[in-house]
Amino acid sequence: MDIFYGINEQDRNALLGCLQAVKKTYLKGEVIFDVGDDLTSVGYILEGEVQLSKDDYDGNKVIVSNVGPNETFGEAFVCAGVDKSEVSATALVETQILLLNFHRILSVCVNTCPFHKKLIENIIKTIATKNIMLQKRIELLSKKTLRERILHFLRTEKKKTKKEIFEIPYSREQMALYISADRSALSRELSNMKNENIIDYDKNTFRLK
Amino acid sequence: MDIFYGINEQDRNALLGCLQAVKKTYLKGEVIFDVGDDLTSVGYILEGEVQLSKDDYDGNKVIVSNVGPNETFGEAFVCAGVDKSEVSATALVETQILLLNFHRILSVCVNTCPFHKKLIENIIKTIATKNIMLQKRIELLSKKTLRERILHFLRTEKKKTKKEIFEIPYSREQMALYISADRSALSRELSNMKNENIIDYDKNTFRLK
DNA sequence: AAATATCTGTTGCATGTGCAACAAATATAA
DNA sequence: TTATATTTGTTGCACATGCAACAGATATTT
Repeated sequence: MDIFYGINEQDRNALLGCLQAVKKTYLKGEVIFDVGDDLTSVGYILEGEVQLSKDDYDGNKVIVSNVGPNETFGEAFVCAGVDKSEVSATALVETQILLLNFHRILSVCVNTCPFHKKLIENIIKTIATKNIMLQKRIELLSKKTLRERILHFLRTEKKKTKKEIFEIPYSREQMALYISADRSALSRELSNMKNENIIDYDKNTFRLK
Repeated sequence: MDIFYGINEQDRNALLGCLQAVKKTYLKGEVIFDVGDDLTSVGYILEGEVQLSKDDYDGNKVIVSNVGPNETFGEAFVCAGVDKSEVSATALVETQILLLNFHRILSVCVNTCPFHKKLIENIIKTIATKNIMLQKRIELLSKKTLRERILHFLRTEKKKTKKEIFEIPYSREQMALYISADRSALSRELSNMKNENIIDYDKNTFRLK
């Protein structure tokens, strides 16, 4: 969700001033901020893609999420009052972002004008929506068998498209990552399910029976 | 987190009026709202405990979370603009709640007075904090082996208490539920880890080595 | 078109873990 | 205390799935 949704050009420019927006460009692979960095600004992506990740205890990289144009990142930490980042943000391609001073919005300028109100509504909606998405992913990851995870995943994707035959916007590898399974195990189980006539698929087009 | 944190008695009463607060009491086991119910209000628990759950595709009950005094529930849906509940809320014990009309806060009375501002800050902080918690649980559930989940869980608990020897506020069954594992498998793996001298524990008191 | 890289499917193997059934330990009630 | 209920640990078994290694398919580059 776009935090500037429903705010016109003019109001938006006023807002950007108030938020002390700073435009920055990062090259592919460049680190925007790292774990432990001070975090007072929120990133708003104008162009490109950013990956949020962290290293776990054993040094393995854990991908938290990928974020694209018109989306924000880091807002959960800032809004929760966490001032050091617990993840790192890296540009996956050449990326333009705006750094926004969220504290200004949240604790200074609330009572000024209608588009401020709109912005706050949008921010709340953004975080709340993310909340629901996270909740759903937890539900999926709570399934104990790979097959259950796959079915849960496919049902959700089907619901999104509202079609009997639907496409999923993930490669096998991405899908495996999302449901936290081994890629080859995923391929195998999809095969099994096709043989057992539970699902049918070709490439990224699926059908549930 | 309490959405009324830092708001004094008097302001709070004014707010409750504005939020069209309605006090309700539910008996143990009583359903507060069900999946699919219209959702315009957010619950604020004065006393008791509420369980949020839903039934999955196969009819198994999935526990989303338990919520206690001074906490809210349903706010993510309302704030995200989802008007039908995707979970059901049940009183685990006799419970008193306030039903608050959140739409009033979010889209009507923003620009009035300082404690409104505070309330909104609190709401944002509440949702954002929940966000981070959910994110952490996903990280845990993304671990592929039970042992990794256990270690992740214990490290997190240790960090909370900041002690070498720490207690966890979960029964074995609750712990198993949280890390989405079989209870007996959890017991077994804890035993293994103790034998391998990776951890030590007695009841709910643990030590990592 | 040829060469190369990336993605996807297949298979053997080892083992981790859910499940069930029961025993032991602990907590609660009578 | 004794009786009962609840929680926790133990074990055998079956099997699901991670892992590794490879082959085939598809996409990209030269």
